[in-house]
Amino acid sequence: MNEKNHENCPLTQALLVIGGKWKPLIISHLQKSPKRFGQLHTLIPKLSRKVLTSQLQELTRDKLITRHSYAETPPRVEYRLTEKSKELVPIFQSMSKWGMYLIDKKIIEEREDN
Amino acid sequence: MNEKNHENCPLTQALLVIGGKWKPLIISHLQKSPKRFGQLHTLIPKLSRKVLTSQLQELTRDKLITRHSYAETPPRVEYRLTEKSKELVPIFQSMSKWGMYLIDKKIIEEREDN
DNA sequence: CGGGATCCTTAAAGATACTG
DNA sequence: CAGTATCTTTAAGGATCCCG
Repeated sequence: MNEKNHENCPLTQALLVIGGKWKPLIISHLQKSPKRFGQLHTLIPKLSRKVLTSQLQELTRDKLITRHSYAETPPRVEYRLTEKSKELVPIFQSMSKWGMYLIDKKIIEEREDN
Repeated sequence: MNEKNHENCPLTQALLVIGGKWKPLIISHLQKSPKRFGQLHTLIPKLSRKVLTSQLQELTRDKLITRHSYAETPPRVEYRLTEKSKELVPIFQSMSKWGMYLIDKKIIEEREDN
């Protein structure tokens, strides 16, 4: 890590972009194929439409996903990963694998996240 | 009980534990050697003492760090990683490496973090 | 030195209604 | 369908003082 200037710490920078509690989940859901807004909402029901919108906008702004809007009726909007965010997929897979231990050990159990 | 199957998603579980925006940073700083409360506060000055306290308590509760208190005057308290959280270190290193591209490309630039 | 206990200020998230 | 707009509520975080 960079102990001199935390503003230049790459991990801090990365966390600014993917540190949101939903973003890794969104990215991993997009890994296999593009998804529509409603699909993502179904996949992550605890994520409200409003928050999903903001997270997608931030990810788009930061070039981690691209937004593809099709002029159909009803409208269709797809989100897909960029090359750069695809590099994150194995990282989240490792995290996911690590997370299995939490389930086994029931570390979480009753916690109210929400 | 309830069958919210996303609760069984290992990535979701992992994010519950390390998804806080400071926790990966704290864990990375502890990777080489144990650190004292004050050291961590110096290393991450933007993290207030109160929030640092809460983050350390949560990490301790979730068995990602251990707290070692020495009966000295002035008191000394050290935090160190557990075996399980040491497995996270390479993951955060990958994230850190990935984060360098953000700095290069100046993706972040002006953003109201704080 | 390493916290805990309060109080207080905002930023984030929820609920609901509406639109191209 | 995929969002906006607006209002309300919650909770994260800061400031301050205290204590073993």
